[in-house]
Amino acid sequence: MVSDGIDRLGFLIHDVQRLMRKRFEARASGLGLSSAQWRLLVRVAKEAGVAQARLAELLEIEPISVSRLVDRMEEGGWIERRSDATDRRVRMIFPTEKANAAYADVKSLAGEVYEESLSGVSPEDRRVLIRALDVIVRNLTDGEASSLEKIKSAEGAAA
Amino acid sequence: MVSDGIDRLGFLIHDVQRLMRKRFEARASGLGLSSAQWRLLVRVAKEAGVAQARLAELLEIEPISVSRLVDRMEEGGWIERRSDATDRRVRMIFPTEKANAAYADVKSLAGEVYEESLSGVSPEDRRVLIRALDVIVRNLTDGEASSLEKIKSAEGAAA
DNA sequence: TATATATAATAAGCGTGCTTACTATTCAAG
DNA sequence: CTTGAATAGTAAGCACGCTTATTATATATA
Repeated sequence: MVSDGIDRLGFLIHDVQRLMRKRFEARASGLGLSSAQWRLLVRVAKEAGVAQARLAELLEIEPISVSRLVDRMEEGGWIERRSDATDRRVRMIFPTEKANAAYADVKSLAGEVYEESLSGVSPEDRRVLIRALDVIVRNLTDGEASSLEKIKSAEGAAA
Repeated sequence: MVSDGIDRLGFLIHDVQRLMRKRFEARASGLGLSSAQWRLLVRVAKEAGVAQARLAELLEIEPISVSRLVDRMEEGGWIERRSDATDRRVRMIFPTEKANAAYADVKSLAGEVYEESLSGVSPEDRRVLIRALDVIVRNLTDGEASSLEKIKSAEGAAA
């Protein structure tokens, strides 16, 4: 077990996440978009008018985190809050023109970062990597515990 | 390319890191050790008396981040700062008895989280996963740029 | 209708990372 | 010895996640 380097899994994942975020933000810094803001923007671009509570579900972060992220993105001119006429508790989130204009650029920029990251990794190994990461997300997502036994609840996961 | 799910790599890594940290911290919450503190403690346990600047190098975070992490860990009774007699700028970091006592426990706890994460992933796929993550770290670590071409500088990386 | 519960968003405050700027100390050069 | 550069650590303030608590609004029930 240990000789596989599994005992370094947490450290490795942590490092990869940090390095990829850093690289992405270095590239996107000219735009003023952080990676967290980019993740939110992807959702808003796909579903204009989405409520903050729904964004919290989609991004799997807490509503308060969405609230403050949206604050900064509104200041940055990336998104716009509008009230829902039928439920005044709700704030609907819309991308601005600026966001729509930047979308394709940032998407290809993200693709570049992925390609740089995976330089030297074969297509087969890439597939294994993605599949393994998907499994880990499923293993850790559902009902908290999960133990070491069967984890059958692999329903909606493929984005 | 896109059909491989490579375009989801950043989101996947982000999710995995977040979920693993969350799971670890839920388990270790009784001890009062966060995952960042755990990472630092591993280094200090291996090299008692290490300077903060060296820890910043090892953990690949900024010295100021080490400073405040050490603040909280000192408050928590995990480590101890001592002055270096030969260089009064340096603070040497030592694990406390409490830290030494908890070390083995938290290590096996981390192992449990890794096993839960990898449930359903074959030994071969685990090896591929670890190897791919190692490559990504190397690709993103050295001299910033790296472009899409050759990345030959794969020197010291295996911990 | 009146009250109780649930939901959407936010406020306050903390942990962990960052950048920029500062102090204290060491070391190299003159 | 004195000046100046380099190094170790910290301070202040920001981004993005969290928990806990609060406000406003909707909805269900007595």
